[in-house]
Amino acid sequence: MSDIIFSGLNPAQKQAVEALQGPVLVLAGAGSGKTRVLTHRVANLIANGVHPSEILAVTFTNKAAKEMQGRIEKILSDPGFNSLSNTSNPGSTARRSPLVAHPSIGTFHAICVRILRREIEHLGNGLTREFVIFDTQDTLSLMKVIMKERGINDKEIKVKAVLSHISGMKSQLITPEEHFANLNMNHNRFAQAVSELYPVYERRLIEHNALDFDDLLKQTVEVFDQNPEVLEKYRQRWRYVLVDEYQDTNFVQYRLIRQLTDTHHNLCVVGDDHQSIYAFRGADYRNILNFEADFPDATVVKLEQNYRSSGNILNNANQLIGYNQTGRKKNLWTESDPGDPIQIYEVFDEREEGQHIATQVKQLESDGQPLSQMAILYRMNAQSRAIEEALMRAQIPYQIIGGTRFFDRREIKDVIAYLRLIFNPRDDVSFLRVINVPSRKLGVATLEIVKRYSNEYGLSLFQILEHVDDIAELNEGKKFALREFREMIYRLQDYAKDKPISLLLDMVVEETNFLKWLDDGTGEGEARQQNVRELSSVAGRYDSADNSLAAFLEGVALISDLDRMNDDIESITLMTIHAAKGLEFPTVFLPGWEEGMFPSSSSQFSPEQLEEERRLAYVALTRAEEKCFISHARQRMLFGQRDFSSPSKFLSELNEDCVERHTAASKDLGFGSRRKKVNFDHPLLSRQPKTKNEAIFGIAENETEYKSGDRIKHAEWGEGTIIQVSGDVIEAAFAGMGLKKIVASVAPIERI
DNA sequence: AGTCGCTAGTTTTTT
DNA sequence: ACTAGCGACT
Repeated sequence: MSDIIFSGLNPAQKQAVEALQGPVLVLAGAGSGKTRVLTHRVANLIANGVHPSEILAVTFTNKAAKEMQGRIEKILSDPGFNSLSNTSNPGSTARRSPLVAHPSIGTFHAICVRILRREIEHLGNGLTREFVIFDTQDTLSLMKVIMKERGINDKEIKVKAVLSHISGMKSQLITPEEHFANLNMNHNRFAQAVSELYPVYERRLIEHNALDFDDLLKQTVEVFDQNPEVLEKYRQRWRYVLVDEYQDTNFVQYRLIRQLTDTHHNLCVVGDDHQSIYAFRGADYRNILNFEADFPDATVVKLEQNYRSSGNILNNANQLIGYNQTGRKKNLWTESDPGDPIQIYEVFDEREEGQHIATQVKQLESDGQPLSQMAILYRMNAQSRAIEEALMRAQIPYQIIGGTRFFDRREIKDVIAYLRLIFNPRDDVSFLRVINVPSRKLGVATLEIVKRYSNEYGLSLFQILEHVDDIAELNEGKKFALREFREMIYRLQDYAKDKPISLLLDMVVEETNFLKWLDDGTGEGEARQQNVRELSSVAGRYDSADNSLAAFLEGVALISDLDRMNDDIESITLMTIHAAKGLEFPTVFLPGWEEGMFPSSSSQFSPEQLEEERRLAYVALTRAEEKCFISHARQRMLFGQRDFSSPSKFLSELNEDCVERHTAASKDLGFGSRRKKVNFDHPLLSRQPKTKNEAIFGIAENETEYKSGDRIKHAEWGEGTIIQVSGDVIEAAFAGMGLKKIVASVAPIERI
């Protein structure tokens, strides 16, 4: 009768889905059907009479939350499931579709926001339910201001370092007082500064009615600690709790889960200590290793059958992770065929590596594999450049995840800052961001005066504008500009009361003349305008929400780049291995397996960090379903330095029977063999070699064989004539397109 | 107020 | 090598 819930599950998965009561630990190896277990378990809970609203499922990313939501809805809306839940739950009527009542599914942060919007005023510290969320940039500018006020030199004491230290403490629930008490005689200037800044920073956040990301979790735990009756309410509401990627939890997240489940113990955590790759941001995989100690009566289920990768790929991954001392031994196995061995290529340098990948991609594509089934996963974003150039040259469409995020772009943050100020006039950080954007001729001098009054009267900067006429130091021009700004914000606030967010956003853009301000005649300005328009369409998705302004701001604060990944476009995906966790691709390319690169040089002296790198390599390998190409270069340009590199130690930890090694390096490192012809007649090239390697190997960057008068063909613009060449930059005239500047080494051009 | 040039900092990143 | 961010200059 319970076909829909149990069909297609293996015995271990079935056990995890069936054990509904009490603590359950699911150790889920890579590709072992973890999400399947989670979703079917939720369905089984509901089938057994648990009301959807009594279930809480917590994830780390929006993407994971969304996926789980979608899959649960799919099961629950299945006709087979509905008849099932009606028979086993006689109280429900046929009309009560499970879609009406949702389980609570969300990221730690999103769940905490939801709790805090109702409960934060219990803290009685001045924070109201209209609080705003400060992202990394906001906290950065707040901390800069604080340090400046206190005369702490941000050259000597790095703002970012201070914040990351504070963040670490907050996620360990260490208060400023505790940190201060821990300062010992050996304290250095940095620790000293942190102990001075931490309490001020905390106070300032409250004054701004703002919470940073750590606060979302920390303040929730605090509300629960201080108000047992509030905690009790949530314990009774969420009688069943599930946590995904449990190995990635940090201390405050662990505390929160314990708080929520300590009376009923109906907690199911799913994770894989071998895939713990976020120690650097506070994740502690010991949380998953300690689960049985925390809950001695826990049911432990190991999911060891892998449904994702071919035998050879899995063998390599298993053998590699076996080199780690810590972690539970697991034995991932598969019924799949061995498939292709992992292909390991030695190449000359990063340029040739890119070329090599591009060639393989082309080959696979012509063999009929869509680009969307391939991914290139690297250790760090800086590696993408050489690969991008090669892909561009080969005219292979690609999509990059990571780098500068859409919502971190300046123009996007500016527009959002307006919305935040409209929503919360106490938000000084947003005020300062927009007060002179677009320019209102309000400079530092004017703002200093406003700030002084703000400090003196304990009012926010915007509130001071209400009394702008009483400020004697301001001349009529400045008063006028400030009044205009104030009235505009008032108008927009009025507008926000009954208009959906997308209209409000359009109004902001119009009132501020924002698009005009962005138009600087360059392509970059155009791109910025386009970004603002895209934001408007993103906003449209929140229009139907209850309080669409609040919903939008919250969504924007908690959104990430991964959420914008587009599966529809036929293109190959480039991203870091970290970003690829949880994803899978039929074909995976893994460039840069060299000592110092992967494993990263920072793990050189730390066995713990080396193990984390190895787990990362494990994650990388287990993303691949059928084909896996690893490459390592003999020399690589990194941080402006060309260095020799040796193959990653991870390459020697693979299973020799399941790999094939190739040397693709077209050139040897021998002197002379790589000497390239450089045209020293050209005024720009007739100069001394700049780098040692250039001198030794004759490697000249920006080397181009194009000269003015040459005819070229551009993939997009058609045929054209080169007008001018400066280094790698070519200026060419294209029929009907006019003059275009292109970068020879990168652009999709060929000589005709 | 906006542009120009110098400097520092570049693992990984969610929220 | 590259870039973002800041201080100095025009």
